[in-house]
Amino acid sequence: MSDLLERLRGRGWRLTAQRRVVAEVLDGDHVHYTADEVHALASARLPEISRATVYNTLGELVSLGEVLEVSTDGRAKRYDPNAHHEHQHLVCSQCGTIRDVQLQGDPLSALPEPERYGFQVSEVTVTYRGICPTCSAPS
Amino acid sequence: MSDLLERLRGRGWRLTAQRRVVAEVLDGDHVHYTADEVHALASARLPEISRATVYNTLGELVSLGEVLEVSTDGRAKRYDPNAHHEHQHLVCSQCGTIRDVQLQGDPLSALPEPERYGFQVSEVTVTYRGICPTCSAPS
DNA sequence: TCCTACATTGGACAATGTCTAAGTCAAGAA
DNA sequence: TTCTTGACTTAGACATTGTCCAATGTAGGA
Repeated sequence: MSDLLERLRGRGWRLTAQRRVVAEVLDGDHVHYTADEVHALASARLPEISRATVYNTLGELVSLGEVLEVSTDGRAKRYDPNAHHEHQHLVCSQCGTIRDVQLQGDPLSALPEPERYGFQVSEVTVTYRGICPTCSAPS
Repeated sequence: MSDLLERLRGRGWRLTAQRRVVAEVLDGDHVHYTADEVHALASARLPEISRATVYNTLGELVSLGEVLEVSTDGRAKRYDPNAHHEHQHLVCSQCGTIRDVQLQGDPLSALPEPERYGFQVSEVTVTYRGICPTCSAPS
């Protein structure tokens, strides 16, 4: 993740304690926190950090292409640091757990020409839903 | 759409002017209104209809499986009356227009077993994004 | 026609996100 | 090192979308 910070500094990003903490919170695999969760986790390390800064920083990371915004449920957006490997998402309908998944083939090829209505299609999002092993385990 | 109302009445739905108007607003192809848009359109025919009733009615239609909830942008949910034909969505990144599209093949088959993390996968949502003919037309 | 359980209403409240004005600070300049 | 300045952060007001509740109204069966 320090790679990320160095890279952004090279792009003119001013390196502040707040941004460092937000970047640290977003480090890891299968990480998909809401802005509120990021704020809570960041506050644990830097109590004065404000909600506005978390929103600003997340927005910048998204604009810079370093973090993806994911809307799986129409509630709060989630932030996914796995921005450099093409992937889709698998969501547990019960507990909301999200896994990053790699598909076979290009989902774009499933959309026939006559179904494109003249659009220049450039992006596909696929979301799988089901019950995760923990939620389907006998209580 | 009166089919729909009759069907629901058979299921014990009380038929009120408000519900009739909401159902009428949702009649048509490629219809994907937000709750607010439904409220505005319904108000044009029945000025006293309240926001709460629109939300209630939409929620009931979704529970009854007669309308689908679509979250394409992390903003307001949209309501899709095309609930009886399997389909996915194609969204204009610029103006937000949405088309219903039919895919070739089952998108579930693109998710390999090892990528399922032990989930019982039961549902797939695919959203294509691009520029619609109107938005890509020379100004 | 009358009853009553279900539906509707308006407004308060909640969750999520955006904006602004004032204060603070990172990092280049001297 | 210290200074300077424009970018960053902050608190809190505000906006949007959605939910809840108590009071009132009404569809449809008796």
